[in-house]
Amino acid sequence: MAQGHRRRVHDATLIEIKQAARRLMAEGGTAAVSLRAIAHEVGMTAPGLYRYFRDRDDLITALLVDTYDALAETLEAARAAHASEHYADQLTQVGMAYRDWALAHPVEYRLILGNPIPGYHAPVAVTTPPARRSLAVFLALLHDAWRDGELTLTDDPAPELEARLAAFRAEAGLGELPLSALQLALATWGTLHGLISLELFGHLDPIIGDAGPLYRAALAAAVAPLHPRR
Amino acid sequence: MAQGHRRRVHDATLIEIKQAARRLMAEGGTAAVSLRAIAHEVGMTAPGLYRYFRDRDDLITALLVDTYDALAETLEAARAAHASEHYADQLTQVGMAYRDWALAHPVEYRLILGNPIPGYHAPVAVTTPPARRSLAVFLALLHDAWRDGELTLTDDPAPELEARLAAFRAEAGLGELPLSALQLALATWGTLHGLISLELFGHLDPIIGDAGPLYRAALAAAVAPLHPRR
DNA sequence: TGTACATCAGTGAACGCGCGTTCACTGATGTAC
DNA sequence: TGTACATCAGTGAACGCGCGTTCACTGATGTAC
Repeated sequence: MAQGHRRRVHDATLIEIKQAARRLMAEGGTAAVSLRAIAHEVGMTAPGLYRYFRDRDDLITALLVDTYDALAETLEAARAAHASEHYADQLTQVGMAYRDWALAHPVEYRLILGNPIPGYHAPVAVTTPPARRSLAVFLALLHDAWRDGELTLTDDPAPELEARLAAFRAEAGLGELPLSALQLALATWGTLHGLISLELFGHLDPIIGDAGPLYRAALAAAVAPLHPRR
Repeated sequence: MAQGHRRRVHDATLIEIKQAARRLMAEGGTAAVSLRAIAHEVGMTAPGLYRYFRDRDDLITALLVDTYDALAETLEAARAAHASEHYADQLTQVGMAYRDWALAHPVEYRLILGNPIPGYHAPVAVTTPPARRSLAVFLALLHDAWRDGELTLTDDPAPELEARLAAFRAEAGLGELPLSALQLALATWGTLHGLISLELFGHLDPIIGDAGPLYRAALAAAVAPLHPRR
């Protein structure tokens, strides 16, 4: 109990530190994430942070992992909230949740999918699993739709990709899901990410203002193979 | 002549400075672009640079504009080199040139389409026109194909986008090009940019290795409305 | 329950570093008579 | 063609700043007897 109390205080402070870092990031971009600024935000001095993180990279890694997880949990929740609807509707909801999360957390979105932080090198072993969770939501959805005979695929996968896609399918535990479904998932991810990325960096606003309708239209096209059979 | 000589030396040094900046960027990312590092690379001291640029932002703006222009010129050249082929092939070539340029100049691609440089604010009036040139290549291609009856559009544009697309069409001098063609161009841009962006930031490599086949397949799908009538 | 000890959070000073920018300056180059 | 002057490129020292990290330390908190 007493020993546990110390640990609990430690864990609470650690969470507080990460929250402060996220707050600074939201205000001033990833460049604002400095140990000194975070310490000041939390109400301590910079060296005190070394009780919680080995060094700056360690702190950034923690932020990365948390962010990957937060995005994935949002997507999982979006699907779960519409689990009784058609797969096409589920995918639409997940796709919209993806953009909504990105718009609500622009700096965090950039942190995980944009330029790397200068001087920071991610320990891929730690970073990759949570990074996969978001893609896994899309893949699981396609897998379930295929299992239930609700996925209509017209094209074959690109021949040069077959071996790689098969390896990834096995690694991701996707059974016999057609490889063209995997390719479709990756291409769709590319489209959604591309539009969001253009939007976040201000490239679409001067052209069409709100990028929402364009995104919705692209998402609708991506969802087509899942439309319920007539 | 004498006066002109001084100006010519000045201009040559200015070009040399920008080249040095680009070299440093290629080696160490945008974070490596500091006045001191550039000056050292060129063989002078940092204050000397103020003879060529008002301040750091001014230098970055110059790099941005040069980079936008270089990309646009590459795309224009790619189309020109295949001007006698079908529009579908032209678009394929331009799309491939887009990715090839990005892979050959990853840091410059990030500079114009990725995270903004910390603390830098672009003067949009200077920056927007060259930024539009690349998109204009795609739009001009679609416009010419439509004019020649080689563009088959199935969908209507998203209703919420019509007004914006019409305004942009007028601004871009695209005549009566169907609005759904504009929407198609933007969505295609999103897809290509999205895949390139995922590739450059290392998100695709652990999944499928070389992202080329995936990109080519996505590009082939985007080119479909331009396929020559049978 | 009381006391000696170990653990741990956090401090404050200091390290060396690189940053953009200013300032007064030197010396070379071109201009005007 | 020769000379006085103005222009301009570039220097070197200095400004104040913030950075990550180390170190020896203080004081509070929990542990063991």
